[in-house]
Amino acid sequence: MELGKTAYVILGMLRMGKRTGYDIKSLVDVSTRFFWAASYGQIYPELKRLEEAGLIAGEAEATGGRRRRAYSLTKKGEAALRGWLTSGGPLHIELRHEGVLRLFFSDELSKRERRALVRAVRAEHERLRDELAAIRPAASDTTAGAPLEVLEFGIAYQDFVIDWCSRLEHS
Amino acid sequence: MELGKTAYVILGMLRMGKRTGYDIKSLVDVSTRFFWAASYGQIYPELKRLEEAGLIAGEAEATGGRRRRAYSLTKKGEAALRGWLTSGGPLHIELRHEGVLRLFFSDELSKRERRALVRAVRAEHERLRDELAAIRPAASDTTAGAPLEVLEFGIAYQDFVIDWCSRLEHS
DNA sequence: GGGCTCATGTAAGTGGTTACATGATTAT
DNA sequence: ATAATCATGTAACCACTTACATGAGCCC
Repeated sequence: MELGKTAYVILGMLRMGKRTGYDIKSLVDVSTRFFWAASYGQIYPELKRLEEAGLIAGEAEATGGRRRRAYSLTKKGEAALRGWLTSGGPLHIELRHEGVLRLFFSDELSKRERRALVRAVRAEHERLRDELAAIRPAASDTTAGAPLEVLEFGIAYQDFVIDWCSRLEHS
Repeated sequence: MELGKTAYVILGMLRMGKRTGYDIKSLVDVSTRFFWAASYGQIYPELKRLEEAGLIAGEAEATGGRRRRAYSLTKKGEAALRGWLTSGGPLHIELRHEGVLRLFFSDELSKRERRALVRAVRAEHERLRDELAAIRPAASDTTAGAPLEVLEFGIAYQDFVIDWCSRLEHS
């Protein structure tokens, strides 16, 4: 009964309280998405599997007409989450960065072209940093601890890449 | 005839000279792999497709018994590579980092457990940095320009994450 | 009435990994 | 001799994305 990493994203989100698939997706989009994204196409089927496996419990909330199914963590689910968090297993770390890839092959370009490419990479990371910075105010109100620390790290990481780009541009 | 990014990895590697699929894989494993990995299962089929499309030309080199097929870039392939390098299209940037993900959900852990997790993340990035550092001597002999700059960036990036982990550990 | 948000799903496709099969050549 | 490296491939599988379909409730 090996779980995929995205299953743990769901378990982790449910630990904070009862949530629908829609809720989870919304949360992911303003938090883990920057280092672990998830789409509806993953979330809904995974919720079914996790319920079948007894790690979460769904409850239909008939609020009038609109159907919604909110899930909560079971004991078993909590244990699974904890087990994953504390297991010493290898950490899946994967980066796919087309900007750096292009830069790697950029020796055949002219200086102008190369500089344009670096600028494009920088612009992308500035966009990312702005997105993260926009989340911060709301996050520092409602959240604290680890999620906020990770958010700060995300911003610092974007700044690090932006700095590297700036140095490349002026050399 | 939209090409996947991995196709451009192949084109980029072939621009440096005639190469077999095996050669390309070996090169990827000591260079782009850290920001764009590729496996045989992708490379060999992609080589066939690129040849059919006329972007590369394969030549069977009968060196006695061992069969090998070395490819080189065609004019069309060079143009495609250049086009990709200079196109302003959106840059695919994706990170999947299980370490940061665990940290994000680490609030329920004890201080000891959390620290152990941070240490594990740091260890992983130290391993990565060592791998990159091991490549450097050979790279700075044979290579120069962009690939070397990207390698230096990779090392600096690992150091950045390692530093963040260290700060987390001692707080 | 119209547009936005809440809400749930699925089908088709993509991009990629893993594991295996095969065999020649070279180094120890 | 035998282990490592060179070399080519494929089949099965996996994780994930995209696009679509559907519909209720809420605000202007």
